[in-house]
Formats: sequence, structure tokens, C-alpha cells
Amino acid sequence: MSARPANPHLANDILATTASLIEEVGPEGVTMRAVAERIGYSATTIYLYFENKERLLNEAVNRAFDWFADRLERAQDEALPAARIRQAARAYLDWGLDNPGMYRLMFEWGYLGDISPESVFARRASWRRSRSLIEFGVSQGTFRRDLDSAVAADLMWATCHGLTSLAISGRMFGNPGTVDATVVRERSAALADALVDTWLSDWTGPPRDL
Amino acid sequence: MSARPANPHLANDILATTASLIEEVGPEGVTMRAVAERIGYSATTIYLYFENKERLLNEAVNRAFDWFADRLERAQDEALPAARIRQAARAYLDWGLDNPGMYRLMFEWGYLGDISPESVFARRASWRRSRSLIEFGVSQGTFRRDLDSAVAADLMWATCHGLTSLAISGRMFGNPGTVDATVVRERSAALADALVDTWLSDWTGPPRDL
DNA sequence: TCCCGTACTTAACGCTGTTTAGTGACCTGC
DNA sequence: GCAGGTCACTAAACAGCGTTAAGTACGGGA
Repeated sequence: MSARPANPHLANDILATTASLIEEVGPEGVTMRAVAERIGYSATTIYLYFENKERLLNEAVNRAFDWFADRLERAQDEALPAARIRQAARAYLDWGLDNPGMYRLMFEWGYLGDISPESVFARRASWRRSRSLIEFGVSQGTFRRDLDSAVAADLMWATCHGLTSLAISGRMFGNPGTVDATVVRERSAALADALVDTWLSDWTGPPRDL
Repeated sequence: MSARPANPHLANDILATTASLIEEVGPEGVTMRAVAERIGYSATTIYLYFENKERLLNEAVNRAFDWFADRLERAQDEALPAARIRQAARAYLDWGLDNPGMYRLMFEWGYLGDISPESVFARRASWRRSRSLIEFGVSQGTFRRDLDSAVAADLMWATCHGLTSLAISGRMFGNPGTVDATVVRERSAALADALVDTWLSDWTGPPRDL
């Protein structure tokens, strides 16, 4: 590991293959031999590029965190604060439901190892963006004057995670496979919207526009 | 399995040992041989009582769901609706943080297998209790008139799960071990309280009593 | 005493992550 | 042109995993 073969291309292939296997067979189904076979090398070759399986998965997770943060950042083209925060929540849910295997590895296998400083930084940046967005909404009069932006941002993230996690494990709206995935997606999004609704200064009823 | 030895006491021991191992070494650290060694039998004996490891864990999970529902039900001695719903949220968080291994198995290993009809029923009952509690709060004037009790109950559960899950994996307030557990517990509880706060009809600021 | 069923164990299989000991191709120096 | 060394990779093995097949010890009835 410390002195890796001079073939960064292969390291990349290993990571990409690992990421696709994580989605195909779930984090627990990934084996060193399966990764190796798919890239056409022997299992021991992987150990020339990664110290062990944990490090390999950890690196895959760190890449995914960057990818995830990227997606959240991109989903910011709405003009008004409420619409924009809802857009961010939807982007969160969508990413998690599109990449359930990786999502579980990222957020539920915390004992795997600490995430990279870059990923921590990216996540903090996303959180700060949410927070300042909420603050902006408060200053614009969209959200209630008394809304604490830090608390609201924390709640937003925790709720998005809760919805995504429950949707993936099938513990909220029925088991996956038995319930239509798009229904789960819509109900989750509706609940995230509902959270934002409670922050509106002029909120007087069930979901509406803006 | 289908024709088990006439020793229900041993089946019980296996389940109890499995449950404690889940907490001690995490769900992924549990092995048939470890369970067997602890109860003083050989690993194959377990197969006389449970079809395989998945069924064993599944049964342990179902017991835990009952235990969890029990705890939530017990935490209902507060008189006023807002205090009582907060109490339920705290009981939820506390149970999860007291039993992180089992909690992960229950809510994050959804692919393990469907939970038992009894557990599904118990969870639905808990959810309905939350909902009617919120409805009662609305009728009492504690919560905003326009609050949808079904949506609020869903949000409460999703948020409690999100907070618990993030607290366990260390993805919200820092990695476990590096951050004081009681701090994580308090911050999670404060956020759950904040969610309830937004439902209050006379809510005009940061956390207060009731 | 023989027999049978019950409760349990031993030994093995194929899988896993990981380590040790190579193998073969290529580059360098003479 | 060829020895020596390095670099990228592999084959074989180890311990541990879930699981199965075969076997053992014992107790009760005929």
C-alpha cells in the first residue's frame, strides 16, 4: 500500500468496480475475490493498492461522499429559499434512493472508519449552505422570524437521513420489493416538504406551492 | 427447526446470548460458533433450534421490536400532549442509544427479512398512538390547528430514526468514542424537542417548557 | 437384551479476508 | 549479450466463517 505499483489507473478501476458491486450485491455482498475477478486480476493484487478491505471500502465511501456533496450543490437552481431548501432535500433523498448500497455504507457503517477530512469539510459546507439558506429565508420573511437556522439545518439533515434510511430498509412504508419504489420516493419527498412547511411564516395548512 | 428438540429453555438461552453478543460485538461480529461457545454447546446445536443464522437474528430482532414497543408504551406518564410526545421521542432515542447494535439490526438491516406480523402490529400501534396524541394536542389547542396528525407522526418517527441512526454511526455530531455520548444524547433530544416546538400553536422562539 | 428415538457432536465443505512465497517480464550495467 | 535486480502480479495456504452429513451417547419400552 504505502509503496503502490505505479498504476493509478488500476487503483481507479478497483474503486469503480467496488462501487458498482456495492450497488449490485449490497455492501455485505462485496468480496475481494469478486472485485478482483471483475477487473481480471487475482485477489491479492488488490492488496498492492489498498491495505485491506476496510480501507478499500473506506476510499470508495469517501469518493461517494464527494459525489453526494456535488449532487447536493448542483441542485440549487431554484430562486426562492423555500423552494431551494425543498430542492436540496429532494436531491438528498433521490441520491440515497438511487444509490442505496453506497448510502448504507456511508451512513450506517460508521464504525467502518472515520471519513476523510475532505469529506468532513464537504459535508460541513453542505450543512452551512443549508443553514445560510434558511437564514436567508428568515430574513426574506419566508420563514418564521423565530426559526433557529442551526437547529433547522440539523433537523433537515436528520430528517432526510431518517426518511432515506427507512425507505431503503423498508421499515417505514413497507418492505422494498413489495411496495412501489416511486411511491416510497414520493411519500418521503412529501414528508420532507412538510417539514419545510412548518417553517413558513404564513403556513396555514397542508402542502401548497412555494 | 421444524421438529425442534423439546428444550425451549435452550432456544431461549440462544436468543438471549445472541442479543447480548449483538451489543458486545455488533451485528456483524456475531458468529454461530461464538454464540454456541458462550452457551456451552457446539455450533451445530443451534441449527436444531433455528434454521440458520438469518432466522436466528430475525427472531432476536422480533423480540427486540416487542421490547422496544414496550418501552415506548411505558413512557407515557406525562399529562400534557406536548410533554408526552417529547417523552416518547426521548424514549425512542434512549432505547436506540442504549442498544445501538440491536437498533442497527432492527432498522438498518431491513434486507434481513420481513419482521413478524406481531412486530408490525406493535409498530403500527405505536404510530397510531403518536398520531392520536398529536390529534389530541391539536384539539386541545396545544398544537396548531392546521397540523396534519398523520404527517406529523410520520415526521416524528422519521426524525427520531434519523437522529438515532446518525448518533450511532457518528455521522452527525462526530465519531463515537471521540465525542461524549451524553452530549450526543442531549443534542439529539434537543432536536427532537425542536421538531415538536414547531407544532406548537403559540410557538414564538427557541425551546421552552411544555 | 435389543431397539429406537432424542439430543447432541465431530468432521468436513466451500466460502471469506489475508499472508507468504514465489513467478515472469522488463530495465540496467558491463 | 547477458547477469542482476526490480516491478507487477499470482498461486497456495491459513484461520475463521455458515452450514451439512454422519456419527455418538444415552434413556425408555418391548
